[in-house]
Amino acid sequence: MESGRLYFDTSTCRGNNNMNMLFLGNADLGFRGRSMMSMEEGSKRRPFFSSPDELYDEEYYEEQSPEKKRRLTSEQVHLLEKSFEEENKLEPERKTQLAKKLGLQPRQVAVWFQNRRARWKTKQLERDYDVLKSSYESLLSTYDSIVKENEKLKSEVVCLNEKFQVQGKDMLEEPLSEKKVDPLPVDITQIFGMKLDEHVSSGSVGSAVVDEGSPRVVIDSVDSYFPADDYGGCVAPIERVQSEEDDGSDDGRCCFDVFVTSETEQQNHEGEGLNWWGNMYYVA
DNA sequence: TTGTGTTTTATTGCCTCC
DNA sequence: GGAGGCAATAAAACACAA
Repeated sequence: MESGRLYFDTSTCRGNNNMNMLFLGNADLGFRGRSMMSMEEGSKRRPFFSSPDELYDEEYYEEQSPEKKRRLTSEQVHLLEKSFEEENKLEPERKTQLAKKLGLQPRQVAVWFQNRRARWKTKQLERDYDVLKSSYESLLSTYDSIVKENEKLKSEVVCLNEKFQVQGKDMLEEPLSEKKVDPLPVDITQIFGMKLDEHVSSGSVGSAVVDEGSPRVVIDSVDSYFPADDYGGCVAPIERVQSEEDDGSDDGRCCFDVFVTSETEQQNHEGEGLNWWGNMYYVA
């Protein structure tokens, strides 16, 4: 018995799926406009989905309304799924075997695999998206905590700077001949673009960025911030200076340089212009 | 029951490979 | 040029809330 699907000339019947699905011919993939038969012939052919038994039951075709699109049975789907798991591509021989086993047209099997691949691809994209999303969220969270830590350290520095300003003033009241004190080179708050009184309450001290003794803290967050000549060699230009606000190109890394000069250090290296200074980097 | 959203089956056109 | 894959799409079938 001949079985299959009738397809209309694709060039003339495009977009009319109902008409395309009305009849069955003997086409497989690659049918396009190549397996034509008359409507009279087609109207007597079997509908799309048939069980193996139905496949050879002529009466079936007369009782069924051929225009109905029907779903595959769960058994058919189960077998197709199993086959898809083994190999998601379908060689012609396998397709024929499967079709025979399931009582389907080889074209139906091919279409099922094609649609199944499309579904798999969609799911895979969703999975990939989820992975990327969680990775992004994790990075974002790390970045946020780094920014917060950075802000905290900055306010600590501001607080300390204020302390040292007061201390420096007291020292200036003593005869300069007895106590040699450099004035603060710069208002530290200008560096961060914030007002001092916004940060004096932070109260956290003991940052690792300062020396014990009586240090003077200078932080640079912009290029060539320090006029090195003005400070007796206490502060040297920093070659690579960077902060996360600099240019927005932090690429996940945040760093800034901290200069600490202490009287002790100055005395220890009198005339050498040596300073203790450290770099702080956070790598996400 | 019905409206609506989702899933499944199938078609079409385009592309690549041999 | 034929065969087959894929993306886009149509439409039937199904699920489900109101």
